[in-house]
Amino acid sequence: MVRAPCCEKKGLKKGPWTSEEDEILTSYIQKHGHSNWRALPKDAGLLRCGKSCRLRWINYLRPDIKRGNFTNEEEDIIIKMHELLGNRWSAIAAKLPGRTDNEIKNVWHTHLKKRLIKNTNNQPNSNTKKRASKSKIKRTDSNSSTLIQSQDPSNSPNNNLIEMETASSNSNFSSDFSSQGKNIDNSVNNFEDPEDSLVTMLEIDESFWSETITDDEISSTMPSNSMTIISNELPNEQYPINNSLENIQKSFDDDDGMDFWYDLFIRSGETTELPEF
DNA sequence: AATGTAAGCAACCGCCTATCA
DNA sequence: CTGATAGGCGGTTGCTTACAT
Repeated sequence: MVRAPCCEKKGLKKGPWTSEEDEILTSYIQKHGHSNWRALPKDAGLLRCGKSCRLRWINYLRPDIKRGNFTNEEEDIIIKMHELLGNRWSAIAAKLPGRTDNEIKNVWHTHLKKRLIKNTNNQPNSNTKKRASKSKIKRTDSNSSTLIQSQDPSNSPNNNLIEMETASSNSNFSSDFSSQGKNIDNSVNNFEDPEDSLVTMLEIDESFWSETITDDEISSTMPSNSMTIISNELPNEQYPINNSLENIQKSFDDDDGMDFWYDLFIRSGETTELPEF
């Protein structure tokens, strides 16, 4: 199948958007919506391709875009979610209202990856529990690019365990779950001192999600209080499982399943290592 | 002050998937 | 069922800015 190029028509503009273009796009979408991105630029009188318009709107012009630097809590959520989901930026962005996948991707590559690398470098043994530094990498870190190339954690499938500091137990993650109608009570999140808490994160490869796992294996892996959380707090009709371990396993292969799994660990407050199946 | 280099980020590219005729 | 199309996504690029020398 030959894909029709959308941006090769002569006269279509590329590169940075001007304030005039922004204004045209914004006012058009406010009036007519964006049901058809490809037709939108023509209708709006913009010399841009539909993709470019869509990207500009989603990443910059949307009214619910959150501006400014990422908070420590947001950065921690990104790191945790990346541990679970990998480079699924849109899925991570779904946990951070007002942030875009592009923005998160940029933050990851410019700040967080280095932060993890620095933390990892401070660990003589990657399996040994050690507190991560909270300090941000400064631009003066002239060795950072070299480190990224040689020790990129996203390319290191054998990193069994990465630990990091959480800034607060009341993360946006929890509030986002609440906003999705999943009836999460933040008080359940029984982290210790917010300034001194550790959360063990798990690197899980694709085989983990796809392999057949017995109920006993799942049980032994889950936080000890997880079934209490499941049975007492999650309305079945609002969640992809029915309090059944078998159904939990079935849900692993979709985002809700991973959401569930991640949420379980976060809210259990436990430091738990994932056994090998 | 001038120049080189690295960091940050907006935008583009191309692939994948869902949808529809 | 098949092919065309549009939207979505992750990877990458390249420009701008900040900082170091």
